[in-house]
Amino acid sequence: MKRKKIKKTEPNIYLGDSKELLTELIDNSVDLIFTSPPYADSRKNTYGGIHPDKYVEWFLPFSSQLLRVLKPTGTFVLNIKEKVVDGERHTYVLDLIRAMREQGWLWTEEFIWHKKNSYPGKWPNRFRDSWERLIQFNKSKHFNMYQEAVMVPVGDWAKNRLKKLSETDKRRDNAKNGSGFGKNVSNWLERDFVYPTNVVHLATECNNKGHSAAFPDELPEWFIKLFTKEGDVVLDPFMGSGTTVVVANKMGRIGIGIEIVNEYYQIASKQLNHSSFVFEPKGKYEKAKTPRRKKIH
Amino acid sequence: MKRKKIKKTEPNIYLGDSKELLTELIDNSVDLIFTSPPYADSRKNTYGGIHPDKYVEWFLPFSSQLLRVLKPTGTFVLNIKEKVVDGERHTYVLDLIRAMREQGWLWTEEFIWHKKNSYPGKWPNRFRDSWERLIQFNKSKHFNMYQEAVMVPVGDWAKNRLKKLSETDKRRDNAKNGSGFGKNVSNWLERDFVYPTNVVHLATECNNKGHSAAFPDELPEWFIKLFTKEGDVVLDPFMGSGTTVVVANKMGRIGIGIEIVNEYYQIASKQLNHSSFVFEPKGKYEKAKTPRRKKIH
DNA sequence: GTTCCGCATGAATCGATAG
DNA sequence: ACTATCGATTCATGCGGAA
Repeated sequence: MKRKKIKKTEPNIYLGDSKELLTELIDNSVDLIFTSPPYADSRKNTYGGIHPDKYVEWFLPFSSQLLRVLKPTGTFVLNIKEKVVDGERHTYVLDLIRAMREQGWLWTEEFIWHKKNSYPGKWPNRFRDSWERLIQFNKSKHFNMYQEAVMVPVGDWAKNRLKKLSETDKRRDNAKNGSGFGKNVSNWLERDFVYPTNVVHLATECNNKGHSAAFPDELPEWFIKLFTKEGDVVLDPFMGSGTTVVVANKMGRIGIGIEIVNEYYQIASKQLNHSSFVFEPKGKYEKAKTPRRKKIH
Repeated sequence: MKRKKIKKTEPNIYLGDSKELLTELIDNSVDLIFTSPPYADSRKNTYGGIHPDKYVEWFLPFSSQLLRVLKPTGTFVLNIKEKVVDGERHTYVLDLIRAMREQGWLWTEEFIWHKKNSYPGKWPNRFRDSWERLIQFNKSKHFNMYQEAVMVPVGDWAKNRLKKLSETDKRRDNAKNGSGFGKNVSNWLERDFVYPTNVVHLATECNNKGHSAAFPDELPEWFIKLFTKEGDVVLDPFMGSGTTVVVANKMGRIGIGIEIVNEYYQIASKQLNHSSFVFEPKGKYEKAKTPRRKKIH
């Protein structure tokens, strides 16, 4: 019986080469592309590894298709970081930006993912690399951006505002609405939130075992909030273990994923079938599911 | 009498065009170049502003000289950020990296300066820009790097370790060694410091120093610690109000600065003459100066 | 002497208006 | 059409004055 339900909500993920499978997607149909393609010369045993000097040439056929399927109001966020080759940062990411602009993309912005806990390590002439590029491309200057969805508390929120409340204030107001936040806090929610910056400060923790380069849920979540609304289509042409698609579905978006390595595809499939229960519509299940749904928002 | 002493320690700053003045510096004489050139099309009323499309062409004559004067073991740290032009990030910084590599530079690393307080503003399609590039170039793969000089306390040092000490613990141990730190703290100094990452998280300078684009002292300080030792030569060919040179001198390095705008040169000159007292060697002055020296370290 | 509040001030960017 | 100028927007910081 559960099986039946799973099938009904079966996610849109595909096993195969994005270069070919993307051609089957119709023009101007995707609201957000969020992906982290295989890095140059890495993950050799799985993807084979693309030589840094050939990286741009390798990537352009994909980005050509992505340009076609993206809506004019849509956004492409590319998570990538150049590798150190022979003691130098290789320039393939810079070259890729140039080549994609020639292909017709607009290089709108470059966000920084500042990794809170990067992998420890020490080299004689180099520190730990604790940031990655999140390069934003668009088809046109007028793209959708829902800035209010990612607002954050003001900088001194914890330091000053919270301190001013007496303990009794906090307890009394908590008791009133049972939300865990006092009414004063509710006021802050209305007033004292500000827009974030182009630096996203998140931990690297990822619960996806089996895939070597998974990012934390919060990373796609932030960009999905920012660039899509419910019901929109989110595409990850290098799905890996499926983080982007899972998160998109959890957020009420339509996640589409493509992965060429069967092992990763299976992991993604398993994750998605598990998580799809949470979004089963129309309350056909027992009430016990409600808190799980809540967890999403 | 004081005047005499000032003259003795008069700093190496020059008023004029770096393109010309740099030719007078001898080959392979500089250990660190740390500079923040005028950004494209900015500071119109002072520098005249360089058009983004002409920026690379404008900069290469400078970097050519810098390549000559830098020691083979030296490092060039370039603080720069591309401007938004017509809704898109302009590519002149990426182009500059490419051009400088063709000139013979190695693009070793890119540090991120994550600005705590970025310029405010709100736009329909863009967040506040709160990071800048600190691009590291070298002449050879074997450059000097003193990593131990910039080690930082482990992340939870202030929050947890220090808090765990009872007040009596602190007082008792302070009394024992009179160092101002308890013995437990001494242990932490030995053990619980780690190497930093390639993200530097600092606030921008807020107080008006008369120069519109001053970075905080901590920024050059960090790189001077990392790439030079005492007595080394630090060059800033776009000195501005002199932050880099002042900090270098304070740290016992030999700071050299060049500035083309007289107004900024005068500010730098004033700052340097004031701060040079602090480093007067050999204790020729009354003891009262000691606390000022202390302030530096 | 402290702590706290109010205020001015930026390496900016967009969109409208004016020449 | 294309460039130049201007107003509106926004928030972390450090200063000075007040309690």
